[in-house]
Amino acid sequence: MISKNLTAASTKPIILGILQQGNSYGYLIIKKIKELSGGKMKYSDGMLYPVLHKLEKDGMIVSNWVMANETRPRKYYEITDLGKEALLIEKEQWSQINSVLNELWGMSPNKN
Amino acid sequence: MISKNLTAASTKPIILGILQQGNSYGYLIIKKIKELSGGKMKYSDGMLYPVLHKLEKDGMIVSNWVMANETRPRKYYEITDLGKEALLIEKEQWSQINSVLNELWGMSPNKN
DNA sequence: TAAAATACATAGAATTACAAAGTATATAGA
DNA sequence: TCTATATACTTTGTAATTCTATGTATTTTA
Repeated sequence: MISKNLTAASTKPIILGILQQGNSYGYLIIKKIKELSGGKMKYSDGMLYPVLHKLEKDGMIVSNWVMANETRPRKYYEITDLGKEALLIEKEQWSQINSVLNELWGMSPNKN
Repeated sequence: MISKNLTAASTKPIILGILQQGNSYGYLIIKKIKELSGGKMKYSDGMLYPVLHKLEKDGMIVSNWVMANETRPRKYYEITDLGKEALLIEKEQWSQINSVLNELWGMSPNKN
């Protein structure tokens, strides 16, 4: 299982990334993350929904209820332009951190 | 500046990575991180020292005071075998997260 | 008809991060 | 000589966040 800190750091880019590929709703996003990570990340609903609410409050995503005929109502989320910008910033930050870590890890140890 | 979450997630692997390259002390570690990240990450002392104390409590690192003749005493830290193991686990988790994010970001958007 | 899956929501306890304040010495500059 | 800055480590307290637990309700499967 992925550590708490890494999970927290990746929640926003993962959700925005999923919605960039197409609209989705909470329950499905949870399953998608589990599937994408091969079971290494599991969000409970109590963890994910508040994050979605916050992202909506911050204007990163917008929601609308969809009443499909055969099933229960679902709250579909869509990424906004602001959300797409935020995703780009996230990507850049991940790349920056990765270069720091790679620089550190790429060097041979104990040369002091 | 790197986001709070990403900073939190990378603190442990960065510190352990720095100590893997050779013993160091708090003040120098702070400067090293700033330098490594090109100024994108800045730890205050109030942020870093408690993390060092926790890593020591968890057995990842050990410390000893060094009284150099010309300067103030410094508390040098050294990575332990447990810390080296933890670093390997960290590396693996970062690689897992990166593959999830790359899978998500590598796909072309809005194909729904 | 019972259990499991689908679907969303939120209160509040528990944790955690980190700014701020404290101690102390050395050095550079005015 | 005096002051400001840099070096070096520590801890307290609170602000913010996290996520467990709990609640509601419908549908599907066994």
